[in-house]
Amino acid sequence: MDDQTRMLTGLTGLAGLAQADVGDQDSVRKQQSLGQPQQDIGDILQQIMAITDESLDEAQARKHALNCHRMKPALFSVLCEIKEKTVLSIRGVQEEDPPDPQIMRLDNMLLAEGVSGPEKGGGSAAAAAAAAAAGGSPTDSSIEHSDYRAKLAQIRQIYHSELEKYEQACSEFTNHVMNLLREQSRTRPISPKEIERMVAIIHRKFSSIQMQLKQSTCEAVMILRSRFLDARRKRRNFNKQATEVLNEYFYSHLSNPYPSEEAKEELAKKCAITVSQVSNWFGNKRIRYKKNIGKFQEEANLYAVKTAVDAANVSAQASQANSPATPNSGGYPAPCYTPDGRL
DNA sequence: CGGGATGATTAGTT
DNA sequence: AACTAATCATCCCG
Repeated sequence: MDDQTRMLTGLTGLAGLAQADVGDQDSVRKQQSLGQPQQDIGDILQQIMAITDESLDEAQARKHALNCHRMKPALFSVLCEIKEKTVLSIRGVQEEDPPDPQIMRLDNMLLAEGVSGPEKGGGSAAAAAAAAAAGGSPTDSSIEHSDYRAKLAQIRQIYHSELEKYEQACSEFTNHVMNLLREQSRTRPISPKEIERMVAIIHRKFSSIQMQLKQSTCEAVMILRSRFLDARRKRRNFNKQATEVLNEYFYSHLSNPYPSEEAKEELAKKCAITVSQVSNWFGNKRIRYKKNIGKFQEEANLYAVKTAVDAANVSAQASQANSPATPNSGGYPAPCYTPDGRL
């Protein structure tokens, strides 16, 4: 505010100077008669120095007098016109305001993440969808999920309060500048159009600040996401029954442990996991089995027995050549199956 | 707590 | 697109 008043008094002072030049016949005559450039400069300097000694009341009086001058409106409009033609025409060229693709991307992400969207529902729904996509079973994810939601809500709250602060600051500043320009338009050629443009410039500046806020919010959300929703970080072992089903399939197809797409789907359904989890499991199992067959020997025997028993139970009548464990002519060595191993 | 087990991810291959 | 091999990050048991 100090700047503003200082600026205004300074300007009105200059206005007063101008008026003094026009109105004071004595000084005009003095300048004409002396004709010395040095005298002129000295005179002007004298007047400038005098401005600082003027009281505010004097200055206001001069300002008022200037405003009431009959030539003022005409002069003002002419000056505005000239200014429009020169300075503003250059600035006017870069007036286009294309929707920044980056800010659009950020907006979309914040919306998708539930940070900038409607209050509660969107966020949790998105998070739940993400959790489900990550493959977590719906029961065990709830605890960490609530933690995640709390953190997300925190980010969201910070985001909104910051945004509000920015918006308030922006409108406050805009108002301030508009008032200032309106005030100055009494003494300087400032057209409403120029004020409008100035407002646009301010908004652009503030939106770039907003973009920074959005960017950092996005970053925070991404970190939170990777911290909480990265499936690796909340890995749960499959339950015993699921592992059993998978192992059963694996060891009964040891010669070719590559389940078809349908088989994977079937296994996934049986184990209450996703198809890609089945694929992961088989990938891991194959490589780990191959790497250290000895270590898996016991397990292999166990499941070989199990499947053998199952096969015997299921096809009791046509049992001889139909055991699934028998076709073993491929990549993986057969388990060292010992029929007498503890049953 | 340390280390093996294990589910997920990733780079590279076929 | 599916697979291998290596690796990561976590689980979990002694």
